[in-house]
Amino acid sequence: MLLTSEKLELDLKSKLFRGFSDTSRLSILESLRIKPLNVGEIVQATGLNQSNISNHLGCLRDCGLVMSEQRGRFTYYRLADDRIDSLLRLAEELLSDVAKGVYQCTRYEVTEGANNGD
Amino acid sequence: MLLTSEKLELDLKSKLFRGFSDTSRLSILESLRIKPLNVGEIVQATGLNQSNISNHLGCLRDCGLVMSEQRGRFTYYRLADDRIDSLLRLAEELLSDVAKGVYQCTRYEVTEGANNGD
DNA sequence: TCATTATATCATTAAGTGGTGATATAATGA
DNA sequence: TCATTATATCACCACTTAATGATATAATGA
Repeated sequence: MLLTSEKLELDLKSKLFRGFSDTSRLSILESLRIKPLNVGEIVQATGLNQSNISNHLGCLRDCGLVMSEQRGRFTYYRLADDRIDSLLRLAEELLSDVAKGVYQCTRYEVTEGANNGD
Repeated sequence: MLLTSEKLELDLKSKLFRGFSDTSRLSILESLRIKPLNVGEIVQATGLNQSNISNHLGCLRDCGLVMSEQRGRFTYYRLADDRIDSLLRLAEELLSDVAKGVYQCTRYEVTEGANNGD
């Protein structure tokens, strides 16, 4: 059983991770690892459509993973904290070891064709 | 636009994070940070029901986040890698700063009553 | 073998969630 | 003001997913 404060932490943590748990949001975050981009640039970088990206950006911003800054007609987004990059990096390291296991996880199917050659 | 290999990485990464993105799975992982537990012990630690936990454990194991070991009639689960603990720790640090933002994210509502005192 | 205990699996249901198109808002310049 | 550009919001639909109860499997001991 969990204390209230622990439950609240769990909720926060799961929300945080949910920001990373979708390929679209993840590709947005990845595109922002290099440098801040405006929405149009994110569209180009990810190939997702504008409406979709705006929706995801809204979530990512609400969840504290990105910050936005208005410059004229453009809204520039950047990662809100260096530790977001660290989290992604750590995940990559971890994946390099357990990739097979995750790859074989059939419980949550990959949405798009993953070109899984086998 | 993304190369095939980058898309595959995205898929893997999002799957990995999805393991952390649900409060039930997260509470299972949390309970295993201390020491390996069998299913019954996880039931007690989390307050979730057995079937639910088994389902989540199946996913967590498939995704490489936990490993299981049979001991007699009991199946013991443990975190599959120290970096899983690191990821959780890093998330906690990050949250201590951006908690307000995540907390205010209304896009994905907290499933259970979070006893949010305010 | 049978009963019991521990865990896994399955089907169902209800709710969550992502993608999309249409539309709204907001900034800029003519 | 009007047109244009950049971004946000909204509603809808299809799909995903978590929780549950019932049941299956597997291990143990009587």
